[in-house]
Amino acid sequence: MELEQLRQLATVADEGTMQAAAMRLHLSPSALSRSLRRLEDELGQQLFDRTKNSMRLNERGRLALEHARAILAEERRLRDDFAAIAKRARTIRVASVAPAPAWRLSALVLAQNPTAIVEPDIVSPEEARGRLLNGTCDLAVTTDPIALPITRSTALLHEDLYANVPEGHALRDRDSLTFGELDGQSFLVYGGIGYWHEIHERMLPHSHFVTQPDRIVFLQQVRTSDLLTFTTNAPENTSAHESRKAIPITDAEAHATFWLSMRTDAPATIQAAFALAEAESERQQDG
Amino acid sequence: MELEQLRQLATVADEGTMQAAAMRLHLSPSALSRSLRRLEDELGQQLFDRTKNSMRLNERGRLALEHARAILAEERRLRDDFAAIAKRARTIRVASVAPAPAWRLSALVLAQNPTAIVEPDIVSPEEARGRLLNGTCDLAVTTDPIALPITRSTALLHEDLYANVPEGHALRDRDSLTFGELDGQSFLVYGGIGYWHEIHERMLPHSHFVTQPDRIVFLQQVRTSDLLTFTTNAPENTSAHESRKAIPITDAEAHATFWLSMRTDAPATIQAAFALAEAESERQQDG
DNA sequence: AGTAATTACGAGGTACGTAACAATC
DNA sequence: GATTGTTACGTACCTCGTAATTACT
Repeated sequence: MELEQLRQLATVADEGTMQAAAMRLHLSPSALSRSLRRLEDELGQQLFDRTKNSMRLNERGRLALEHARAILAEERRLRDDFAAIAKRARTIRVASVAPAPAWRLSALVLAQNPTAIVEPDIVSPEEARGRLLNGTCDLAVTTDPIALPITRSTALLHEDLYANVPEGHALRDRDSLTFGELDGQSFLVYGGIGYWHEIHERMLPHSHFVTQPDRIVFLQQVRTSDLLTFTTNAPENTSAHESRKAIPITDAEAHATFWLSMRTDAPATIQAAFALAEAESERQQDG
Repeated sequence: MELEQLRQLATVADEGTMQAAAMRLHLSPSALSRSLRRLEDELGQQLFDRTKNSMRLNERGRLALEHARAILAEERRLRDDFAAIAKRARTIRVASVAPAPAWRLSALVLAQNPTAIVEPDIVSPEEARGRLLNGTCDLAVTTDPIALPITRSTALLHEDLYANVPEGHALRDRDSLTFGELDGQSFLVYGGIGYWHEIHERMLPHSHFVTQPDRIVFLQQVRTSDLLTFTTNAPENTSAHESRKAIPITDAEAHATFWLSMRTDAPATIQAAFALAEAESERQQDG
């Protein structure tokens, strides 16, 4: 008895006719007919009532079908479990306080292994640290190294915040700005920026923020809106636009170094990803 | 994925080593090794931690094994169900008021189909009739025909009761006997005689009966005991013994005709068995 | 040395598709 | 006449066993 035969039984039961079942199974009717007959021979019982050009499940066929469905359902669970394991093995779960360093990490990993999946989650620093320690993420990105006996950290990305000023705006011809000068202005901001959101709230207490949670929609709005926005020097950040001018913000709070951290007992794939970031960081320092 | 591969997985898990498993599976180690590797390839995951000359299930292997066992258990249930169905199809359940007619029927059926199984049950006439009507038996044997629209009956066997007298017994030289003459004597009787038990009780109210429920033991006891016993002219009755003399009993109650009855809606195999008895009965009448 | 797992290679078996057939709607 | 299920036949593929290889105990 073979799983394929049970699948054929179930398919014939579903389709009602052998030709339709053969079609769905990518099989010739003759092959399907013989295969089902082999199953009947092995069980010692007819499973179908046949006329010369039709067939229908009989009592015993329905009993066999019941068992077959149970077996196939269990097989499906087995396959699903292993599909999930395979996906999990290719997935690097990243808890990051900001999106740009996750994008950077994703770029580094994908360049070396295009089948990998980087799954970022923008969270608070405490949450990032917590997830790394309790194993619900593989790598954490925070604004400070996580210095513990069971962790290692490396600098991943230096990000500088710019005010993104539209044409005709009063601040358009400035070469630099401070949060103090920007406070009170209205801003269009992308929602999933984590750490930077805290900075905005703290440094621009009198400003109003129009928040767009969808990155794609946000980028479209940047083109048409005449509100101030923010952008950064992160290479994956595409919010720059020719109609806008990016003016550096000079406050210390407008600059952040994001650190990548992993557990020293991480599996090889995670260690490899961390090593990529580490090597890149060293290359940056040398250059 | 094939059921055989899951069976191999389970066997390797049970045996611990591949060579032992291959032995049990009647397979060469090389074939088993390749087959399991194919399974691993299909699932995209190693199921075993291997060194060059050893292997052991790993975490994922144990998960797969769990599913495999569930699948194989369900397959076992499927096979068991169909084995039971196959056995049932070859089985003729007979509810008979006496053993000899069941033996006769069994002989008739087996002569024509050696794979058949006749499953006799000695019951009361009411029970035999009831079972035939409610479908818990296929054929009924009673001392009278069951004359209903949905039944047919045929004579199966005429049985005559004999007193089986040991050497040296006072009645040894008689040519015939009556129940009246036998009443008060002690008898060794076989337990599973159904109808005849009623006759004994009724016709020999003052006799004592030593009852042996096991047929084999009874036949051995007949040889050594000097108690009176009964025997009949049924051809399958082997309780005759050279040291004993079978003396016919002349009362009408010592003669019985057993009738075989079936339902007219019985399946073909049952109809065939009934027809055998019917043909035999007609042959007896002609001869 | 002995055992256990794995690869190379040739051979046998098995299930496939094509084609022809039979019978029903 | 179109559709459905079943056999006949030749072929391609696939898995097996034997034998050789490697490494561990």
